[in-house]
Amino acid sequence: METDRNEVAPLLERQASRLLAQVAQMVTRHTAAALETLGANRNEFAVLATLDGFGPDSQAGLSRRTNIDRSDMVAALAGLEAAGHVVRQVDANDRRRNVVQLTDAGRAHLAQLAAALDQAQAEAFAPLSGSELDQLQAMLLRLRDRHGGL
Amino acid sequence: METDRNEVAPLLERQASRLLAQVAQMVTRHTAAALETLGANRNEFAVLATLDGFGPDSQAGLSRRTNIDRSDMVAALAGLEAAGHVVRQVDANDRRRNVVQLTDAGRAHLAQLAAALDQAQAEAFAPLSGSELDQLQAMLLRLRDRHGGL
DNA sequence: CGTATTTCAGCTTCACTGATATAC
DNA sequence: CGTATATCAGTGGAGCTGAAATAC
Repeated sequence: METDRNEVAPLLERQASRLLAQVAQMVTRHTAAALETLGANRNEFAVLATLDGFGPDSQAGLSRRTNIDRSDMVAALAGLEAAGHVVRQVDANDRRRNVVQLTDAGRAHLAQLAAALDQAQAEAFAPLSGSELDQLQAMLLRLRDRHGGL
Repeated sequence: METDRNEVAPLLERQASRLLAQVAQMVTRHTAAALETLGANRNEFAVLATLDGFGPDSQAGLSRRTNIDRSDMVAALAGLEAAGHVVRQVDANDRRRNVVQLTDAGRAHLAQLAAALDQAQAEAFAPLSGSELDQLQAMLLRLRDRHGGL
């Protein structure tokens, strides 16, 4: 082993996009691991949180709100339903739709996941002070919203 | 279509990790597209920039410096060599190693890529002022370095 | 008819693992 | 012998596409 220092080439060091991707990967991994110990993944958490926040919805509606692809939503809901965390039933008013609903078990599960995520996130962002984290979040929100259409 | 608003469930809204991942994906996509118009990808740029910054190196050395997996390095270098941007030759002092070296064409290519990336990045981070971008970068660096071992 | 919903099958890219041959 | 290097084959997740069946 000869080269293992942390120096980065000048041209690379200037790439905020690369840095952003690296940090996002680290943080994502950390939070995904926390969810995985509870048998869940990020999509499932997003679905549960959205059902909790907005009430029952169709799969297509959930896809739009969570930005999860309709195709991946099928898989996420299959897992959640098998675990008894949600129930799906055909909408009587529009029989194309499945109305997805949180169960009590799902709500309890969500509480566990949220607690685990809060902790994992506190760890991941530990190097930042509270106000710095607020600043970071505000900047990220502006990047997401203003530049929403890529 | 019934649900298409941008509201996000409270539990999701608090997940800075999710926001970070979303923004990283957007920015990565934007910069990757810029590179792709020039026939390159992020790994290839990282390799060229590292060779430019540190001079010739073995594939394993490049892997360590760029954090690109040894396996993906093979593919990146194969592309770069086929394009004439780098040359590989067995190290006479240690015949396990390939010494990878930038060519003049590779250096010219790198200049083009860097210019394209700078522009793409300016667009991606346009909503932020210069000092805000500096703040963001500083925070990301701290997250990467202090929390380097996940 | 066109459109929306759900589902399935498959693709691409990315990060990574495992095994191999070779050389130190 | 153990370790490092380069290479290849393959895995697994994530994001996405296309087409089908069904219902509006």
